[in-house]
Amino acid sequence: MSNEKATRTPRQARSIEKRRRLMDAAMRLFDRDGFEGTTAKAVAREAGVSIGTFYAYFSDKKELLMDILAEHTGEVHHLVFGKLGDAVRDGASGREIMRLAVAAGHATHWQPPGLLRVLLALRHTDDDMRRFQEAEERALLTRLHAILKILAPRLRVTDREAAAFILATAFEAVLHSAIVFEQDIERERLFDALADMGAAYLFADPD
Amino acid sequence: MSNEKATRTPRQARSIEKRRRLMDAAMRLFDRDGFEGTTAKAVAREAGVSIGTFYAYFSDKKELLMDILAEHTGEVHHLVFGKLGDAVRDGASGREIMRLAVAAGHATHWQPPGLLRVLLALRHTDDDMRRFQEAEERALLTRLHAILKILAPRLRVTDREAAAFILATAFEAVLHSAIVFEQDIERERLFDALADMGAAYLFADPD
DNA sequence: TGACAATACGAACCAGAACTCATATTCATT
DNA sequence: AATGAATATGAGTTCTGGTTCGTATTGTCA
Repeated sequence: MSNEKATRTPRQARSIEKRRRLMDAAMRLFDRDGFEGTTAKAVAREAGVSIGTFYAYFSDKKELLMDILAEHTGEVHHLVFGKLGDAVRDGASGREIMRLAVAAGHATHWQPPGLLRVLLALRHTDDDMRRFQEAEERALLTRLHAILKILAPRLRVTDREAAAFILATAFEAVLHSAIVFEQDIERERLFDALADMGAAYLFADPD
Repeated sequence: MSNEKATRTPRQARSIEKRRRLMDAAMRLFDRDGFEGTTAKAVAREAGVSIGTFYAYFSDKKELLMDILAEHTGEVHHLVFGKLGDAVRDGASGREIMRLAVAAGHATHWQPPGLLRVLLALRHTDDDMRRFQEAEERALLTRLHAILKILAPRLRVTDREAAAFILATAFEAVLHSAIVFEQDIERERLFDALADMGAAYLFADPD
């Protein structure tokens, strides 16, 4: 009765590299076949381990995905807002700031398009995933709002809170569809237009 | 051998009201439980018919959904662009035009949020659905582009094609998230800001 | 009303994926 | 080398939902 707790953690990194192998395999398959289209067995096979081992490390497919997600979260926002904050303090023009925002946003978004698609789909079908993404979104909005506050004297918008939301949503949507869907228009033109939109909307004098 | 084709159409409106019942039932359930969460059996039960009858009218769940979609498509764009075209010809201000666009876009978007969610999710997971929605999107862009062409002298943007895309994507994204996600900001404020964004971006002199 | 076709029914079947667990293997230790 | 614990295995079980098809019911027409 001394350590009855030992068995309460069935999944846990026994072997750190096996865990990695499973996560890498899952990323490849989720990217290629989607979430529903990927079975636990397939992930195990791709990783070169048995299905039993899969369940030793993850309680199910979704936990695996959430763990993958968690890995890539956080670093992203820090990077974007770090650069953005610097530019703002350096007195960059509105247009420069917006171009930076677009570039940063694009750079930090998921490269594997299929994986991004999985995330976008799951946010509408899975409650945990929705909560997770909403929390991320909220964090992003808070930081964006803070930046707008600093910029306040130079802005033409008055409702900064709404502006932050609109801008974040619009940027995200355009970046996503540039990654996920076939587009008639080349990325560069799209990104130029996006930056232009942000600048014209936010700033009294964009240049 | 005269009409060997007779049996090649297993599903077809034998009884028009039974078809309706099935579609209405499906809309309710898709809205409440999502697409994956709704079984063919449940739809049949909700409609008060047997599972066998279900398969007499629809070859599967997805065809049922596509039929529901097809019903609601088309009318929508006509409505929006009809009003918008009128306003443009009447020489309305940029801000007025944008407010109209927001209102029309909101009014014509799916009311049942769950159903909208189903559509948004499926566009990332189902190829047929993606193609369908892309075609719709393309049609919308063409019409929007035509309007921008008429407005050309009053615009500040130069790349009208990119502007149409950005605008459509941004409007859609904001409207969707207003419908589908819980929002900290009230709809009216959001819509005001959205119209303001469009006006400031597009027009040399919004008022 | 009898006979035939059209329509509706739902139990039974099938497929495929999640998850378990008794057995096998590996590894550290003495 | 022997022992025991940690780790890995994968055939087998369970569950769930899609789909079929033989039977029952209804409707029509002569």
